[in-house]
Amino acid sequence: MDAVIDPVLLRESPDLVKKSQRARGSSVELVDVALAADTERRAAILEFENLRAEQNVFGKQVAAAPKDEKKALVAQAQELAGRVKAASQRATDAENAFTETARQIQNIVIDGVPEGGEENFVTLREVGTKPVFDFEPRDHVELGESLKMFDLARGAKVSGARFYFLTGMGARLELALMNLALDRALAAGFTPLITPTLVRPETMDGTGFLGEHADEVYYLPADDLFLTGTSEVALAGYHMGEILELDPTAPDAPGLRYAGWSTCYRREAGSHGKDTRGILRVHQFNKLEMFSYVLPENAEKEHAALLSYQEGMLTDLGLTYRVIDVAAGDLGSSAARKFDTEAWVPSQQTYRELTSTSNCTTYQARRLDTRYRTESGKTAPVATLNGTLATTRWIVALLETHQQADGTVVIPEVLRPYLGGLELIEAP
RNA sequence: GGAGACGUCGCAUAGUUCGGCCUAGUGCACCACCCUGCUAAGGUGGAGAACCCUUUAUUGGGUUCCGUGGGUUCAAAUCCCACCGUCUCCGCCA
Repeated sequence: MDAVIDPVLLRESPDLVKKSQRARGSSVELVDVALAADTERRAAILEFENLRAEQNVFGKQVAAAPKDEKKALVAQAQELAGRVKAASQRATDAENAFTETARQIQNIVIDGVPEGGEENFVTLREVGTKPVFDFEPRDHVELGESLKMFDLARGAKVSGARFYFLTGMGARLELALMNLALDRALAAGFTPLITPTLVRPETMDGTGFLGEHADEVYYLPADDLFLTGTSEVALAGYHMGEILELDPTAPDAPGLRYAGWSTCYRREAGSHGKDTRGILRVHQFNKLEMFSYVLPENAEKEHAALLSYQEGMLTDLGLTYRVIDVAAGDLGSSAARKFDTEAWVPSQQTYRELTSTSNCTTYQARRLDTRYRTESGKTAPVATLNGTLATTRWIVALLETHQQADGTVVIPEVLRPYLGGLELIEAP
């Protein structure tokens, strides 16, 4: 019913699906298993439907029959009903078996995505020059604590490891960053949404976040609700089960664009001992997320647009970064292509991820049953895309990049209007 | 937290008492055509979603869908159960 890859594509072009699975390093045999399950499912459905048609006709005869004949007819109908029930059960089972298998097949990777795993990404470009300091640069923790921008010790006291308080200029900088991002999203035609961060299991599962990353998710058993790790969950669920009004005759139409602001919660279950210092990897942070619903043929164009908004932010904030084309094996099951931007972090002498943008083509929408009407009036799944426009983590790169010998930090010009014109962060 | 009412194929409604004539009727909106020298009104027809079979086809046929999922029955929009949601009243907290 709600299989995630296109069942017609699976049936008609199994080789394409296999090629994609191979590029990801995922199971190729799964495709054949799904094909067999599909054949079985269709046979079972056909059998059931034929029997049901027979039963429907028979039922009318029973209803219309004179009283004295009714008894004999009912006896016959009982026997038929038994067979219908069994066939119905077989059809349901076959349907479920197919869905379960088909759901394991991941989205078809777009041509050009590098094959292989996490380390096989391709760097598309490096932008900006890595800052050179004529003094010993401090890391973001030293800077943040001396400038009283965050309080890690008290965060741990109150909530535990990987929690923190943003304080003073830290709190203000975060709000400024989010507002800058929001203004840019507005200018690009995104509708701002402040989303729920607690969602029902159906929503969590429907958006695919209970799959491979289930142990990353906070769960509240008393209320059977999940805390979302990104507003993407709510943004994707927003139009669940709807037929959207996207005009297929206006190919340049931008589609529906939403900018979701929310706090994000992550268990970081698999990352013990990793990035334990500072606010780089935390259980709770804020994020402004872009989310687009577009015609499938416009998806790649939209993907490029989302990336350009991200790069616009990074450039204007004076950050040095690179853009990578994430390899097939590191995509996540919904994405057909993913670009990450990574900012240069001087204290680590390495690039760290600041944004990510995924083109989920029609994969996520098929699961969420979000559709549009084609020119012929038929319904078809839309394409969905998402991308980060700002997060708390950006503060790390901002502080380290714009620090000065005296321990102060220069505020990038684009942020100043959001900070009452302030140009410099100094210790209070 | 307590009590109650409700959920019908875009919207609004009929149908649920007493299961079979529901192939879910009607109005509005929508589309095509007709008529009226514009507009409004009127007339005729069309028109929901998913899946399966068939087809060169957007062809023809079938099955399912009355919030969701189960159950009873030869037969369920209609009876039973659970869940989800909406609304009203009371209580409690902001």
